[in-house]
Amino acid sequence: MGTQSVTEQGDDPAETILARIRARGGAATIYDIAELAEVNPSTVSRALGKPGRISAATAARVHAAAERLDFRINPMARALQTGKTRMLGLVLADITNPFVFGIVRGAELEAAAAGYTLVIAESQESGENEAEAIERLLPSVDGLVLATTRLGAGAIGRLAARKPVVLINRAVEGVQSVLPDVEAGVEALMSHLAGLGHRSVAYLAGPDSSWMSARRWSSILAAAEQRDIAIVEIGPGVPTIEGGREALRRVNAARVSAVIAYNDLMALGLMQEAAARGVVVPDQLSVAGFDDIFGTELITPPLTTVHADLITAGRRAVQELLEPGTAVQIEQSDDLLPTRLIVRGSTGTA
Amino acid sequence: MGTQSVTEQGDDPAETILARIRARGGAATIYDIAELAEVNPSTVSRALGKPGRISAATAARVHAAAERLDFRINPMARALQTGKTRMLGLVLADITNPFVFGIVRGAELEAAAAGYTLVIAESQESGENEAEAIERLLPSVDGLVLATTRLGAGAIGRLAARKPVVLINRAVEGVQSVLPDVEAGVEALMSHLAGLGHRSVAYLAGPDSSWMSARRWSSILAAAEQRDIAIVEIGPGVPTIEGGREALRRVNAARVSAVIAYNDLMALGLMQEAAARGVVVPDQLSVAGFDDIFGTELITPPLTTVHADLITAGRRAVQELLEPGTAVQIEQSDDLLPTRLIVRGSTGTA
DNA sequence: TTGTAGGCGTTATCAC
DNA sequence: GTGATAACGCCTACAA
Repeated sequence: MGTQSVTEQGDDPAETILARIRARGGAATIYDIAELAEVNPSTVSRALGKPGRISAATAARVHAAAERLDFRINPMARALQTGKTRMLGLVLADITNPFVFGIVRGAELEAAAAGYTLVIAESQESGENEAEAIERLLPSVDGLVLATTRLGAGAIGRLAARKPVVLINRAVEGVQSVLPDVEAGVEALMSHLAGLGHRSVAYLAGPDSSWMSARRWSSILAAAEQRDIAIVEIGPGVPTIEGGREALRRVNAARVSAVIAYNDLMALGLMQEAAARGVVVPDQLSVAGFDDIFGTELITPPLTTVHADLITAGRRAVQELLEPGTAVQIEQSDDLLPTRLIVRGSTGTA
Repeated sequence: MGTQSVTEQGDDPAETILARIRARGGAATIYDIAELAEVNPSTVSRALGKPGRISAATAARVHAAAERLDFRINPMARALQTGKTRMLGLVLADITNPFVFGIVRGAELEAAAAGYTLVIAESQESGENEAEAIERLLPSVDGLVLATTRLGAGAIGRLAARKPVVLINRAVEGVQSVLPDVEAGVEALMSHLAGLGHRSVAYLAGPDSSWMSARRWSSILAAAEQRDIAIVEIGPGVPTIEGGREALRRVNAARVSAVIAYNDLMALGLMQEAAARGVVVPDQLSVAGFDDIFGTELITPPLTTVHADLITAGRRAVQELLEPGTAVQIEQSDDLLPTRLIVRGSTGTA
């Protein structure tokens, strides 16, 4: 009878279950699937979770039922049991700095590919905000990428003891990090400048709390010594366009023929202010930066800069979080991210 | 005795519990607190969760114990029970487009202020990727902000039926959205151009799937008609610098004295290509864009554009998600985000 | 290969 | 005002 009356309502067990799911206003669970596939919930969990651990026939039934009920696993329930949230945190000092775009994209790409979700927090360049943001998302993530962190080495170390941490553009003893090959980039830049006849150069430093600014400075200092070029450090300064603009006066006062800014944003600001004050770049002053961000090709003359592959940096950081051993420990100089000099119009003969 | 021997070890109950927590390699739970404060776990939950519902003395003991054990609530456990994850999703077409910076910052700011965590996904301008990304993070979030979505109205509607959704720069019947006041911006821009004597203008369109591109075009068309200015639409084009560069030839062929690009990125590309081909902006061609992104002041001449307050857009979208009623329904023309014309050097007399 | 049972950390619903 | 107890949805020994 039942098989004959095709018009009969409510006979489809799947429909019955779906109705119940809708009624409780939620999503399908493994219990619903178990009921429809006529197996135990634990069997469903296994069929969905591990490949070969279940008979092909049962697995097929389970998958069909899951499909039918439009099942999505509840990440919270899974996380509660396993302790793994499949989420990764990315902490940035300043989201509006074009420098971070590449990092975000690379990290998101790699995270998504591995089935992880990326959560983002911004510290607005404040160490306090950063600590707060980290505390806030620490319980929800399996690991953390700190790009341009303003935290001290101690705080970073303690953090790394709690959860996997990977640093970008920062090295701390015992903590994984993704670093560009600063040496190589600086070498290329300095010989470029030397080749143009510059004998007196200034380095426009970033914030005091920036590890990378110090790193670049020490590298530049060494390269200058080696070439017998006069070098001065100016700063510290805010790592923004505004920071660059404000520094022009001191750069001029230093009477150098070329200036290397901590980052492209500062270099850009420097050039804008130079243009505003009638200082011709590169005729009267050569300017170079770091990172090769968006905008370096827009300005006139376009900016000479040391390119860093930020997308790869983001990818690597996430890879390292997911399977430790891929990235690089402090000062293990191979495996640094390649860096290359992009010569554009902002540098010229002295 | 016990009270006398101050040197006695392991007598501090807090220490004992802390040791046990460390031993199991996890974090403190409300059970640990309950034990230390000598109350029931449910009391701990209440003391921590709701304000007045507990006696002051008990609450104090609980808080002290929580502090002592460095307790952080487990968001997964809470979410499992409440169904609320306190996470919000932000889906973007292209993270590297400076257009999104403001949105991300605004959204993150507002989310953090409300104790929410922001998770980010990028679709790389592909509707398929976008759908996939949304499926991936839907179970983990309480709501979704879609900025520059490439999804169809149907898909968006179905999505909004499952979870709270707020759109930025896109309107769909029955779905909340945050929209700029396109009319006002276009009016200002067109009268600016008319005042400069332009009688023939081109609109360089964005992608076909971009709602906002169509919106801007219809607004421009109306404003041009009203002023008896000749207007042509060129496109569709890719909404990037490259897309702008590629369009120059068609813009020239149209013999217009001014071009309005769908967004600043395309305007920037147009100008770069113009410079490369010896077309002088604004003498031979006036160029204007939309959004006022990073970089518009860098290029020479700086770009005239219709500024949109993207940070506020991001904030509003999140506010609306958190407490519906704040933002604006389709075509409810008040409550649009104010927009204003920024006149710079890329527009001049015809 | 599959079922049973217990637990992950929290909140909610009852009692008292 | 506080305590006991049962979910929330999933995973995982252990047993069968």
